[in-house]
Amino acid sequence: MNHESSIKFAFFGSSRMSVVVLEELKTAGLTPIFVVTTPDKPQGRKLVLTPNVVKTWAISNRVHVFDFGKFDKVAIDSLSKETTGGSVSVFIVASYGKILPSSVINIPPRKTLNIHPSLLPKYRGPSPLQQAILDDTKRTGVTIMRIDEQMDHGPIVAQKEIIMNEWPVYEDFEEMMAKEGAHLLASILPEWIAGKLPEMEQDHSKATTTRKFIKEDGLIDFTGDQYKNFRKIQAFHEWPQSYFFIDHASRKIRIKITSASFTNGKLEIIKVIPEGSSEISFSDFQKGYKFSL
RNA sequence: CGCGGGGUAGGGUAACGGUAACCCGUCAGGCUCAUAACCUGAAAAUUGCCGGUUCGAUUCCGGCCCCCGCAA
Repeated sequence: MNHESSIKFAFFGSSRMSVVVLEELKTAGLTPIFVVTTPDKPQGRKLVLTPNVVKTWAISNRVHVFDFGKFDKVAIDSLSKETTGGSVSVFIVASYGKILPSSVINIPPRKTLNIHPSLLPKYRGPSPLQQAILDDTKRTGVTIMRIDEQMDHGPIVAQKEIIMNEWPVYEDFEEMMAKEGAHLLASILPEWIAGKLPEMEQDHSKATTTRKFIKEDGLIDFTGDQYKNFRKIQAFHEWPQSYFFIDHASRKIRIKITSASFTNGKLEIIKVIPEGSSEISFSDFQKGYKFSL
């Protein structure tokens, strides 16, 4: 590995998307000096304390990792200590999951950059990818912006437009956008660190904001628009997932839709998981549960 | 010990203290110009594994393995 000695950064992230970005940066020859992520949390049916994917990545790549629960004085001091003296010139944030206080984002000399999977100022907030699918916004993209105190509000450093032809499931969309974001970041990072890249204020009057989704958002109404339902299934494929209820054996059970297609103006459900059962094809489901649309 | 559901013929479901039913599929025959349609018939399940209760368990109880929903 012949690192560009001028590109020294630390990475903040906590999700699978963060890992995709880390991997892409690594492929581009960019490995962070250290990584900051969120603490281990109980996961799964047994609520086993599990390190998040970013921490796992950092460990297997032998990169020092911090997992601060909050940015108190101790945390800030640690970050400052690791950053001073030119050892780190910029922080990179990709899907960290929490708002970073100004006391953190201003630590490095070249401040903090964020990868956001939308064409800011459109789709600020926590769910830009899902909302783009739900809205059928096929002209989308990734943005590199400098973080300020407000959510997805800082000046734009770079942007790349991406046109979608059809909607993949959320996870695939996320991976694709994460890679695009990482590529864009890698291409501009040297210039940014050198201070040669201008930033541009967002047009705040055109901003739109997305919200976090809740379980209930995933309920499918088959009497509604089929293409809309399809987009819902794709957008919520990972979470909260789309589902409907049926009465079966004098019991109300939840049926989750795990796979669907939309061709010739028609929604076709391919696979489902009935509550208490494992994944089966929709045709098998219809036969066994005597269900029809 | 977070809460809960489930493992029954090739696939999906049902039933119930007395050895299992339905749908699809498979095979054979029939009807049709023909068919993925329709009719008739057949093959196919030691009801996840181990132990217990019982005259008798798929059905009740305990343990184990595996799957899934909720919650986080």
